[in-house]
Amino acid sequence: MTNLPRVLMVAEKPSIALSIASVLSHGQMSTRRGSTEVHEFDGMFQGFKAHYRVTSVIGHVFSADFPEKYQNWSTIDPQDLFDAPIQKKESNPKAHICRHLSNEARGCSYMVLWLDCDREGENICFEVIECTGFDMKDTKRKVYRARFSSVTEKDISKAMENLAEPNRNEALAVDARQEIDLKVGVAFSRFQTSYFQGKYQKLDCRVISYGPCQTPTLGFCVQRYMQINTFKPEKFWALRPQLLKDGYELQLEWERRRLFDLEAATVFQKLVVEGRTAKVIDVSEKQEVKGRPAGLNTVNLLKVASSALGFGPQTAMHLAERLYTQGFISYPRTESTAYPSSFDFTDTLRAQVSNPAWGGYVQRLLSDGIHKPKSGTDAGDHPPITPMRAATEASVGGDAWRVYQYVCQHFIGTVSPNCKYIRTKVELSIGGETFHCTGQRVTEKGFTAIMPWSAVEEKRLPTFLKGEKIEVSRVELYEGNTAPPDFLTESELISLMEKHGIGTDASIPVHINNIGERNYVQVQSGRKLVPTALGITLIRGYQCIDPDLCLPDIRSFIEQQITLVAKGQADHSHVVQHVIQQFRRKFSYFVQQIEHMDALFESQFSPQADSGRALSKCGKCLRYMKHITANPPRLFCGTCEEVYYLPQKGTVKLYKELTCPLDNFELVIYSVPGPEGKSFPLCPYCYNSPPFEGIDTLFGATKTANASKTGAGMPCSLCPHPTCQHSLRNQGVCACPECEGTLVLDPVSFPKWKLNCNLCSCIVLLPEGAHRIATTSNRCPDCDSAIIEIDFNKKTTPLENGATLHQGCVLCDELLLSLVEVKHGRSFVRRGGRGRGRGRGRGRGGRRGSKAVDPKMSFRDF
DNA sequence: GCAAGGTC
Repeated sequence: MTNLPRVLMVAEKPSIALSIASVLSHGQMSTRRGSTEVHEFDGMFQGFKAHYRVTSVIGHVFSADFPEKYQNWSTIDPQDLFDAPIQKKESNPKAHICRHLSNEARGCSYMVLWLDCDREGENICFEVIECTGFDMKDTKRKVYRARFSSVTEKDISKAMENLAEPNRNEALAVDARQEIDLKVGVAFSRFQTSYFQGKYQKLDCRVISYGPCQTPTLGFCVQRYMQINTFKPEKFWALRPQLLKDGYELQLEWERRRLFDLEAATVFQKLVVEGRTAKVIDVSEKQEVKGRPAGLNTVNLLKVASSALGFGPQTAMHLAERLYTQGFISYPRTESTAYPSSFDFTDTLRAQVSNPAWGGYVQRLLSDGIHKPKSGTDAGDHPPITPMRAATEASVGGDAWRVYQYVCQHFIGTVSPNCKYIRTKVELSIGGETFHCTGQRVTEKGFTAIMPWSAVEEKRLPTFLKGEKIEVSRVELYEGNTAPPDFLTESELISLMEKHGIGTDASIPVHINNIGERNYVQVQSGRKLVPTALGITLIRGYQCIDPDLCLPDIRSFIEQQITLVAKGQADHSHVVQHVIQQFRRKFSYFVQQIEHMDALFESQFSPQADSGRALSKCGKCLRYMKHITANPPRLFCGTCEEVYYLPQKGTVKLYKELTCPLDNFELVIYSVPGPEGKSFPLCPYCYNSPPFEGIDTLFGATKTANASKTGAGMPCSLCPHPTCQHSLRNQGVCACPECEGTLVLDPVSFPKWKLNCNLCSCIVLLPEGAHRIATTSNRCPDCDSAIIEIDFNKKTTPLENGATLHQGCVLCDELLLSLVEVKHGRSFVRRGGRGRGRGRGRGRGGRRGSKAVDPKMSFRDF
């Protein structure tokens, strides 16, 4: 037993502990097993001889969780989770890391923290301090932080000479993130799961989770799905003249690329056909460079693994980790694409000389001299992913071999020459229109020799001379259709996640895996992510209630808030309280509005979901919507994933394929059957979202569909649209004798023509059997009612001499007044000066001030 | 049964 002062050093993972100990002991250390290995040696520490113990944790020692009593789903209201206390629990209790650290710290006078130099590492520093019983304030048992940018001898020695203190604020920022993610994720997940699970037969899932990373990740997939589903192809035309020259058959590209107007395209086609010869206007040659890649980081490895090797991110990481633990490649979790200045390229390359596939190339590279890699970005974590030693397919196994091969080829590519090629562009004029063709000739393959998939395509052209004329052999007018994008590929998703800061290099594969495992998306051929009905319904539900919930901004918002803590610009508990308060409000608004999401679930997962019949066309995607008659009756657009409620009780039919001028939705006729029944047209979209501000209060309607599933909406008989022939403005006839409403012509009441009040049950019967009754744009000079025109039946016309056509005011015209009959009304007399709902006293008032408060608390308003 | 972040 040594009497030297003891120094405990702790790294984030066993491999780093080993590297540090090897460097500092110059390989002269003893190693013993424990929860993690402990390396011991004697050396100098701050000018004194000391005994070192170097060990590690395995990532986070603790993770945040709720206390036991909050784990019960049936007794805890998810809302209460926002106010619940948070406990730190050991992440991996079986590993006994905390006990291990406590044991190893015994008798140590100093501790040096070698955790990764990022926020998470800073947080783990304090976890280690807690386990070891060291105290930051204790001046005798001091705690130091080593700051290193790579695990190289140079950086490790430099860090030892510049020991600092761990950064409490950065650690607190991570604590804040943990608490926010836990409370928000668990509250929403439990609520959604409890609400929907078991409610619908066709909904088969263990849990319906929500998370500020996984949900926006799913959102990206569904966004693309919706783009595809609502895509409207457009026809286009392109002129494609062909030339024959020196044995080459060339198709020329049109300067106008394509036109969406056939007539215009035909005009140009005629010009070009008549032009007959192509005149060379310009020939240009340009030396182009395709640059070698920067160092390989995790995200780029994952993208290539998915798009070129066919491995999902989770699998790719497993394979890379195995190669790493076996010593074939460097640490595979890194954001950096810049090599450290001390990186030994020659040594790394030499290890590849023996490779049968690229050994020769590497040998030549070494003798010709390697190229300085692109500068790339240094995230301060680990060096780019590189090969460490030679491997063979037999030594690592098929799948890992393919990953290893890529890592090697990419690495060799980064120190290879750029690819150079000459691009030739020939511009030609035919009949006044400009066309071109391009050729490419590679002069130096450079890195593309080792990365053949990024090779520049060779395209040979015959020699053209400026001013030269060539006969056009053929002019094709190509007809094409614009096409929707394809489903999101995993590789594209990774790019989007990286761009929006969703997840980290280590967690991106986990989130993608999650949305697959939970059955929100399926991976199809080509590693395309196709959302399932459940995934689509969830995202559409958030979009209907509170779109923030599935947008990537939700993550940026949390990141931005905790960064304030990390920088010491805001207090940890203040920030947590503030953010939790926003989410508390978002949560209660979500709970309150859940029936909007429920409507989508019902349309998708209830037994009735299959029974709906196509009724009318959606104005957005122009596809038929399903009419679901089960209560509450509604239309469901499966393309837009949107529900439109209909009035209850009555029947609904398509209204002659007429459409609403405001939104292009096909109108339907709603009818209450029976002798006292009535009918009126409605636009499914306007009915649910009245287009005119204040319309819901203007006509005394109590609720709109926005407020309730079954609420009264705005049919055409309440619509003030000035020119639509179905609106109140144009179908309204006169004031209702019974109420504040207006009598509106029932357009489908032939042969028992009638006027219906748009608010109460008052009905006025018009002359039965008339061929046609319609409103006119004229108004009665006495009472401002609409003049109506009646085309009587020849046999029953009350007009003299067998005349059939008559115009008049139902209130003032003697003949008409004698022919009409009021049902459900006291009398039918003129009431002073009121017309058909036009220019009434109550103007277009505001919305009762309801706009001032946004219960969802949009992040944009912070 | 629930999040996201480390790491094996």
